[in-house]
Amino acid sequence: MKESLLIDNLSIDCVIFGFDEGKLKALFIKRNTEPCKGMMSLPGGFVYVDEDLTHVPARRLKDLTGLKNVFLREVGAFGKIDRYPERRVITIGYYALINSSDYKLDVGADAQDVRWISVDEVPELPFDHTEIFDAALIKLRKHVRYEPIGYNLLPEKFTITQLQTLYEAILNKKIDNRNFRKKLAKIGILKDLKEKQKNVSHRAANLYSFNKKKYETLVEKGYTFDF
Amino acid sequence: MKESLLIDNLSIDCVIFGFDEGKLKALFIKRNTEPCKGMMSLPGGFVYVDEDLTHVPARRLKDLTGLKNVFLREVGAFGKIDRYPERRVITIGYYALINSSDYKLDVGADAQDVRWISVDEVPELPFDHTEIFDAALIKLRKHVRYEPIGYNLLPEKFTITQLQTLYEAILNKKIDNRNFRKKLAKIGILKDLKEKQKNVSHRAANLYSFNKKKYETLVEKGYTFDF
DNA sequence: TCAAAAGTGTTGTCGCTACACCCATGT
DNA sequence: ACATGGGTGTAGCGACAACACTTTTGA
Repeated sequence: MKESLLIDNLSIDCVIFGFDEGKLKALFIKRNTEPCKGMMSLPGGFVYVDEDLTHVPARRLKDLTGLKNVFLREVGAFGKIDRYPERRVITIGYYALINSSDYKLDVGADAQDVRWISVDEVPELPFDHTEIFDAALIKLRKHVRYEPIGYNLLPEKFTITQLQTLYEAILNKKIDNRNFRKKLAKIGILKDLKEKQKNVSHRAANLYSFNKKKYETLVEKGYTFDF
Repeated sequence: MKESLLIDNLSIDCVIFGFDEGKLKALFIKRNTEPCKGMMSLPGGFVYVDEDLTHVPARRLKDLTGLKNVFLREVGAFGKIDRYPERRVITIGYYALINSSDYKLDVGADAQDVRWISVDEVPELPFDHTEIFDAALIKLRKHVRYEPIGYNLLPEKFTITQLQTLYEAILNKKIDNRNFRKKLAKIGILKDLKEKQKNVSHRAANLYSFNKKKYETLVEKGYTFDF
């Protein structure tokens, strides 16, 4: 990115979801500048004049986690007059889904400044970040019903149980295991890798990967994925 | 609105849908300033520094049609670098649903500058307005499946046939009349006004109004309205 | 009495829900 | 052999799709 001007009244904020220890979590960073220095907040950033808007969250994700080609969705625009204390700033909210095993937090210098927090333990946030976060979570819950995007939160190879636990965490309810498997089998978006887990102290589960082609066909047809 | 500064790099654009002559239409205005003077375009506007973002489309709607409390939904942010030719402007797209019998176009001086155009006859548009328009139509089609928002396009009192024609126009397909009525009866979002049409040269249809309470309950439950 | 739109029921199919037990593996 | 999670089938019910004729009204 070459040196260029930031547009100072337009920012983005990003809710980065991850799935770890059977829980849906989001990534927060501790603000190291005023205003609200010291509070945990959503990672955000400003737009360069010569940068596409959609590039901004992608760039921030890369800076923060090193990840590229992250799944990103727009949450919406947030533009109340006083949402930012110092001047008028309108922000576009996004959410990202990342596989948190691709991004284990550094235990180095900055470790205490970046944290995964379970979505039901999110602390008070600065500005309107609580509103943005809530909107993101609502959108995510809505979107997983209509598109099987959840796999973005899992490693390349995963088990059906992992996928189910994920859906249970997102939707915050128990799902019947047999029905879950049946439905997956019917829609056929999983590729059986004919591989098993290793080194687990119980029956080894089959591993699957995600079939994007099939997924796209289904989304076009307006399929719904209710569990 | 008192005199105050416009934020010159942030605008809104609005796709205003109406339903007339059995067709889904959108409102376009002829640009009377450069750039792209003379082309039909989406009505848009800039944000005042002391004005909430969501107020902008509402204000524009009011200016343009005289209507207040219009149903508005955000379509998304559009922020390609060169989307606007003269300087960097990021725009937030909205769509509005209005009852076009509340707003019959003036046949006065400005008449040729504002036009309802059927959604499948939309001409070439300036900037990225085609992209915004397409996104709005896609969102509308998606939204009517999950929320019975269509009634916003109809007068206060309407017949089931009108509602059906509307859905057919939005979804662009024929719907079975008996199944449509059955489904409506089951979900119970219509209030039977025990009134009939007048002065029609055929059997007078029953009039209904919309039951918002019920609607809200249903939306919370995540009901889907497939036809 | 004709034209034009309103309104009404039934049947078959498909998909969802609910529900309990055996299997494979490591310790 | 036991503990742990993996993986499987069926029956009943409710929702949806397909389908054609009678009713009301004004002209």
